[in-house]
Amino acid sequence: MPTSRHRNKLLKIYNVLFNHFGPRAWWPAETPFEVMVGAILTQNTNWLNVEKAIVNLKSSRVLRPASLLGIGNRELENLIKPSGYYRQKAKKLKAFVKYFLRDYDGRLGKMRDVDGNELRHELLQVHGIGPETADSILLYALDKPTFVVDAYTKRIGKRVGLFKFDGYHEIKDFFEKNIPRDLEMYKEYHALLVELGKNYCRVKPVCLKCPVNRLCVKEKGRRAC
DNA sequence: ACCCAGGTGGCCC
DNA sequence: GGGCCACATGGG
Repeated sequence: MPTSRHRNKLLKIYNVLFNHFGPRAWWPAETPFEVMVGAILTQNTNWLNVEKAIVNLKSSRVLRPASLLGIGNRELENLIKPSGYYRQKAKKLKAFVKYFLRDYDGRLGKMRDVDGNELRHELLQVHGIGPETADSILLYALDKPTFVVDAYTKRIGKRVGLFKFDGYHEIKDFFEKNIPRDLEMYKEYHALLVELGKNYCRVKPVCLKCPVNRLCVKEKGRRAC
């Protein structure tokens, strides 16, 4: 299938979503460090639960690298408990913060100076950081143009017939090859897909008023969503 | 009482 | 190198 066809469909979906939802102003956080923490806490977790955990971290005044490393595992676990998987995530946060302090002195600017591909490779070595978390941190905390793929991206992409494959990097490459390599567009596109997914494109396709409904593929004569 | 949510690491074969 | 499974809370 010619690339221009994919390109046109991707831009069409983007335009439909942007016109429907407007700019999303993502990632929802006050600081880049908060983005990093949120990216770990939101793994397979409802964002409302993550917000509760972040509120706890803020009111305890430990949402800083040195403090997160300084407090005990038990205390950290209790603070982030609402976000689920709290024992796992406490370990993951510590592992990330340890890396951030050791390699970059906990300085964002120092980290931003490094090449994006190199950073991505580093992040993937850190316990608890997989491809999506790495890309979220790169894109939304460090302003590195890398496309973030999540469960919504996969689900929506399949329903609208963009692709049939399921692998993270296949899908990431698909987007990156077919849309302009533009930081703001990458940020906006992922945010719009999440907005669509949260509101309409759920596991059970019952989204009659879905803004991309007319773009969805047909199955047995009906649209997939 | 289910089902779902902005994944990842550790097994097993 | 892919296919399971544990991890855990809160909302619909």
